[in-house]
This record gives sequence, C-alpha cells and structure tokens, in this order.
Amino acid sequence: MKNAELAKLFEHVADVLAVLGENVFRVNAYKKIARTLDEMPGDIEALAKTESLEDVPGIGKASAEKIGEYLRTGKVREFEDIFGQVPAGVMEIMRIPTVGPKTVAILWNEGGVNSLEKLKAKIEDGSLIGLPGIGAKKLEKIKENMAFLATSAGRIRIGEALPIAVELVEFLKSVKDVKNAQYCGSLRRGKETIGDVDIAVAAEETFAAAINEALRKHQVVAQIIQSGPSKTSFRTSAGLQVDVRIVPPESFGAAVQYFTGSKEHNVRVREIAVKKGLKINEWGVFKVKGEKEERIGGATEEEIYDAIGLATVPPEMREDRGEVEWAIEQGTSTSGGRIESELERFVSKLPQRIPSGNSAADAIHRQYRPEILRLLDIGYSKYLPKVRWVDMGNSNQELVDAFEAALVGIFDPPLNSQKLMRLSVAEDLISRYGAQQLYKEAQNATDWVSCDNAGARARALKSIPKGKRGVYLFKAGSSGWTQQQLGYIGKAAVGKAGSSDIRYRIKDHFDDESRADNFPDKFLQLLRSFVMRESPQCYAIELVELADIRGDLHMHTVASDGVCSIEEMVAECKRRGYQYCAITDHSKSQFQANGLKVDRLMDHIKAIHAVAKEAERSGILVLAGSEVDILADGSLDYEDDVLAKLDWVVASPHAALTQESDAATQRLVRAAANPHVCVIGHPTGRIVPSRRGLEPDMQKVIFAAARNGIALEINANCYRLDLRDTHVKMAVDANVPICINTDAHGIPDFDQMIYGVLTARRGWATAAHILNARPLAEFKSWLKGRKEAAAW
DNA sequence: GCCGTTTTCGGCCCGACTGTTTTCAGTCG
Ligand SMILES: Nc1nc2c(ncn2[C@H]2C[C@H](O)[C@@H](COP(=O)(O)OP(=O)(O)OP(=O)(O)O)O2)c(=O)[nH]1
Ligand SMILES: [Mg+2]
Ligand SMILES: [Mg+2]
Ligand SMILES: [Zn+2]
Repeated sequence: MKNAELAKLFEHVADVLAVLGENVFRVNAYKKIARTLDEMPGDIEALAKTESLEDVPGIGKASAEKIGEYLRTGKVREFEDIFGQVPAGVMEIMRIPTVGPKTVAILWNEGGVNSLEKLKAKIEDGSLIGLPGIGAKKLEKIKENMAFLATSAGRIRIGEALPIAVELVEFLKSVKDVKNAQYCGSLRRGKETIGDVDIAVAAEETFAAAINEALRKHQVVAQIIQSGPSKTSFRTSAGLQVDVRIVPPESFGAAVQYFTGSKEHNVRVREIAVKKGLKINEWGVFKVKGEKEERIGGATEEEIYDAIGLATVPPEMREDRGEVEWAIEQGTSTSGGRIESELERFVSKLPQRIPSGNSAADAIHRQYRPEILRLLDIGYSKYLPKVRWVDMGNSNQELVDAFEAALVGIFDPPLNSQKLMRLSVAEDLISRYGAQQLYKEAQNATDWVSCDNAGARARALKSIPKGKRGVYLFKAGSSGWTQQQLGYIGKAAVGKAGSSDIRYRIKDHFDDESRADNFPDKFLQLLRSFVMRESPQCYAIELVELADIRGDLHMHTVASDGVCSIEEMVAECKRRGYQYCAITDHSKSQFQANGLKVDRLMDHIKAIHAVAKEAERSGILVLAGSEVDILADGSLDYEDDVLAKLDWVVASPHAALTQESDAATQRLVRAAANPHVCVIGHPTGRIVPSRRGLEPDMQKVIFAAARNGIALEINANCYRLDLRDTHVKMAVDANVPICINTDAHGIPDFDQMIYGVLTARRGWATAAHILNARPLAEFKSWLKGRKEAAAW
C-alpha cells in the first residue's frame, strides 16, 4: 500500500514549499491531503484505479493528477523540482522544536546553514546573531532543542499515556483553588497513540499564577517549555510533553472543547460558528455584533455545540470523519414552530405566475431564497425536533434541494430532471450489496453517476454531455454516506448527504409542463408533504461503554503462553461481573508460544469444561476455545474435526504478516469462510506503533465476515488495537458484529479492555454492534447460530 | 491548492507565548 509514502510525500512538499515562502493555504492544502492519505482505510492505488481521486474531499484536480503520476512512475516531477530547490540538510533543521519554515529560510538563505551540524557550529561561533529576527535567546533555545528532534517515535501508546495523565489530573485537582481538571487532546479522543498530554484546568483567574507555580514544582516536570498566565507546557523526565491550560470555570467547557480537538474538528465547528455570526474560541461562544462581542456560553461543552445547532459530539468521534454532518443532522431542538401561518404568509407573497426567461426567474429565485431557508428552519425544528437547520448547505439539504429544485426546476431549465436525477438508495440495499456495488450498477445504467452533493451535482451539470442523463445516488435514511461505503467516491463521502427519510425524485414532481402556472399551490403542497411527515426518532448516539461489556472472549492460560490457570482467569472474569468468557490458548503452529498439539488440546478442553461446570453455578459461562492460527494460505491450524470439538474459535494471523495485500485479503476471507470460526482475532496482526501487519482490502474481509455471519475482533491490548478505528467504522457500517477482547495473558491484562472500547467508540460503535455487550441469552443464541452453521 | 446555495473568485479558525518586532511575526496548541 502506497498510502503512507504518498502521505509523507505531500507532508514533505508542504514543508519545503513553506520554507520557499509559498502561500500558506497551498501549504495547508497539501498537509490536509497528507492527513487524508494517511488515515484512508483503503488502498489509494486500488481507489485510483476504480474511482476519481478528485472526489476525495480536499483533493482537487491538481493533486489527483499528481497522485496518479506518483502511482504510475513513483515520482511527481513538479515535486522533484521543488525538492531540488532546497537541500535535504536544510529541511532537517525544521525538525527542531520552535524552528519553523520562516526560521529555516533565514538560517539557510542569510546564514548559510544547510545542515544540523553546520547550525550547531554556527551557533557556537556566534555568526548567526544579527540575522533578521534572530537573537541570542532564540539561538540558545534552538541549541537546547536540538536534543528533542521530532521523530516518528515521538508518540506513545495510549496505554502508557493514560495512567500518567490520570495521575496528573488528580494532582491538579488537589491543588488549592482548582475547581476542575480534565485530560483532553488525543487521549480523551481515545486515539491509539498520543503525541502529548493535554489538560484543561478550571480556576478563577486570580489563582492561575499560584496553580502554575504548584505545577512547575511537581516532581515529574523535567523542563519547562513555556509558561504564561493561562498556559504552561513542560516535558517530563521521560520526555513526554504535557500542555496545561488554565481558564475560569465559566470557560471550562469551551476550553475542554478546544483542547479535545481534533484540530480538524475544531476548524469545522468554528467555521460553522462564523457562518452563523458567532465566534468560538477556548474562552467561550460569542455573538459578533460589528466591533462588539457578546458572550453567550462556554461553561460546558454542550453550550458550545448547542450554540451552533449541533448535537454534542462524543470526543472519540471528533476527527472530522463525518461527525460534524452527523451532529448537524441530529441538531438541537430549540425553536418552536409557527409553520402554518408562516407558510401561508410566505406563499401568499409568491407570484402566481413565474415569468419566463432565465434572468427574471433568477431574480425571483434570489429574492425568495432567504425566506425559504428561514421557513425551513422553523418548519423543520418543529416537526423534526432533533433536526435543526443550520445555515447553508447541510443536513436539511434534501429539503432545500426539494424546494430549490421546485424553484430552479421552473426557473432554470438546465437544472431540471432532463439531465440529472436523484436516486434514493435505502440502507438495507447498501448493507446487502455494498455501496461500491450499487455505484457500479448505477454506472452501468446511466451516462454519469455521482453521490449526493451539491458540488458534485454542479460539476455533473457541466460534464454531462448534451442529450445524456445522469444519476446521483442519495442515501436515504439517517446516517448519510460514509467514506468507507463509497470508497471515497464522492465528496458526500464525508457525510454531506442524508438526513430524514424523505425520498425524493426531482423527476417525479416536475415533469409536467403546466407546473409553472399554479406554482404556489404546488409548492405549498410539497412543503406540507415534507414537514408534516412523522418525525423520525433520532437521538444523539450512545456509543458503547466499558460498563456495557459482559464478557471477554479471548484469553490465554499457562497451557500456552499465559501466566495464570484456567481457574484464575475465570475467577477474574467473574470478579469483573462478566457473564461469559472463553479460554483460547494458542494452536500447534505457535510453538514459540507453547501452542497446543491436538492431544494436549483435547485434555485442555476437558480441563476447561471441568472449570466451566463449577463456574456455571456462580453464574458465568466458560467456553472451551482456541486461538487458532490462520496460516499464510488462509487455512486453519487445526483440522475441522478438531475445531468441531471447541465451543469457541478465535482465528488469528500470527506469522507471514508481510505478505502482499491480495494474499492477505484471500487469507482472511478464506479463514472467515470456515464455518467453525466464530471471530477473526487481531485481523491485521499489527503492533502499535511499529509493525504495520497485514494490509488486506478490509472492505472485502468485512463483507466476507458479513456473508459468513462471523464476528471481527477489536483486540483491546494497546499494543494491538486491531481492528483499528477506521476499520471498526467500516464493520459498523456493514453491521458485522464486533468482539472487544483483551487477549489477556495474565490478570492485569484485563484492564486493557478500555482501550478496545475507546477504539470501538472511535468507530462509532454502539453497544448493539458489540457481540460481547449482549446479554448472556442473546450471546448464547448467536453462538447457537454459529454452531448450526458449522454442523450444516 | 481547494471549495462552493454570494459558485470560477476570493476566502480559508482562533488564540497563547516568546522574542526583539518599537508594534508584531513566528511557532505552536
Ligand atoms: N482551533 C484549533 N485548535 C487546535 C489547533 N491545534 C491544536 N488544537 C487543539 C486541538 C487539539 O486536539 C488540542 C491539542 O493539541 P495537540 O497538538 O496536543 O494535538 P492532539 O492532542 O489532538 O494530538 P497529539 O496526540 O497530541 O499529537 O489543541 C489549531 O490549529 N486550531
Ligand atoms: Mg495532544
Ligand atoms: Mg498538546
Ligand atoms: Zn491471543
């Protein structure tokens, strides 16, 4: 997979261009593309073959071409030229903290510095002092910071960061006059790796200095990076950076929201605020009235999201992966409705006859547009109380589309149904066939196809040749397209589309010729038909929680490489209140882990069943299982007749983890097809952060799991977290059951469960998606289904 | 460079801390 190297390429070119003084927005555009490529769950090369990269949000014509060029030739000529302008040694300098592109440019152009070594030497001989903006202090800092060069190893696993953060938060809460403290940043979002620890503190302004002082004296503080009245950053002796932000209690919610991020999420949220005449920062939400600002909230996170009409987004979802659109769609329920009278009043103002000719029609369109939007706001918030209109172009898109199409369809012939038709696609079709398949079907059936999105449609209108027709896929239902579903086919992939269950075809409504004459009537009728509809129940999402977990279905004992007996592991599960668990020691090929040969396995099953019998009385179901190795070709490490003797089969890959993507896909798909398998354990075999593991076409693996009715594991151990967050989202979208297992080898390992839960939450999983969140009876019935499949 | 209901130009989130800037740029969160 070339995603990572392409991401690096764009990241690097962004840095080099910044040194060359290029427009910062272009630099940021490249950085955004780098992030997109890095986080893309599928293979960019496969995507480029089947779909247009231009439809990926953030990637335009220019970059799509460059990516294509790279995939063909392994190079981007324009980038090579750019790299040629700045020696590699110069770029190394930018890895020093506090040294950014401007400083690099000056050191290089005016100071003749072209490597880290030269920089060191020139700082020593004093020849750099006097360069523009560079003095003794700055150079001293640079010299110190050369010990902290940015490296990819700079991130630590969440399991290592969390305990440190919790302890620091406890300490801060114990400091006098501290009202509240909360860790934020990537840690609160539950990311698998953590760059630094971010903590927000609530305290009256007058106490901030004292709190800062107490913090600076804390024993873990090895080096203060910076410290001002509201913000202190330091490094611990272990080299971990900690950022602490102190704000007054009335700003605590705003500060937590800001500090939790992600950056990309914050930017989206703040952009929405701007469009609504508001301003959001870490101090609160403000109404902007010319020069003056009026504070309207900030004590809680809810106040922030509420102010802009968004549902509060769970921290783990805040990655700008569609959650903003989701939150708009959920909305808040505030304004009451006066729909009928408003409606009548508005409609009575509409002209009885639409003038012919585009310019006159345009003028009317412009004149009424704000009124329509305002009306929709009122109408929607009353009849669909959880869905609230937020400014332009978002969740009520289909409603706006409907009305605007009504207007435009009459005013503006080119945008009517002759060329472009909306095709609603129901959720069950998507889960049955997969979005890609539907898209391809549509492609075969028509001349042009896209998913639902204003920009895409606008382009479509231009690109559809005269006399041809196009279709755009609109996802009916509550959740909108996801990137995974469309495989980044359309801009809507980030979630522009979809909200209520309105299914609408422009064609159906506006094909009759006489429509223009009784337009107001028609319009009213249409509007009623939408807003009077039964409102769907949509509550803000309840993601799975640690307390929902009712069992652990992957653990080891002394029989293989664990350190506890069956009894000890079961007792711990019981202690945790689990209703079921599975003992799954390694299979025979895992000889280095003392994997069990068949005869030992048979004895082990007996031993587990003996413990199970005891355990049953104390109310916990114990399954005799195995973690069966998936061999390189996808076959399993035990024969089927052996597998049939087990109550529970986790099949996981352990060796040959560097095989080609296609081989990996086949391997996992084949394993998933074995009817004895219950769940695929740590499907990629990756190790965080260093080993990439298998890179299968995860969509195919997930479909295979769906076809065969098996589950996929989130291995909760913070060294694995496999499935990873983006893969979880794909599994959730496909409705494949997910097991969150600790893979415990000893008692403390059970504590890893939380990291699996956080990863599940990052994939938008609710308890309903998690197999081991089901009550015992339900779990048993699922298992029975599996056993029947195996017997059949 | 990307994007779009102000649509092919013109805007792109917002603020703290530091140093050397006599009024704010650079870097970072
Ligand atoms: N509005 C806004 N907020 C930002 C920006 N940069 C960072 N933040 C906020 C959101 C981040 O989650 C939070 C903490 O910054 P960090 O650099 O520590 O990032 P984060 O913790 O998300 O990831 P990390 O694991 O530390 O690399 O500060 C920015 O440019 N604008
Ligand atoms: Mg952080
Ligand atoms: Mg930070
Ligand atoms: Zn295991």
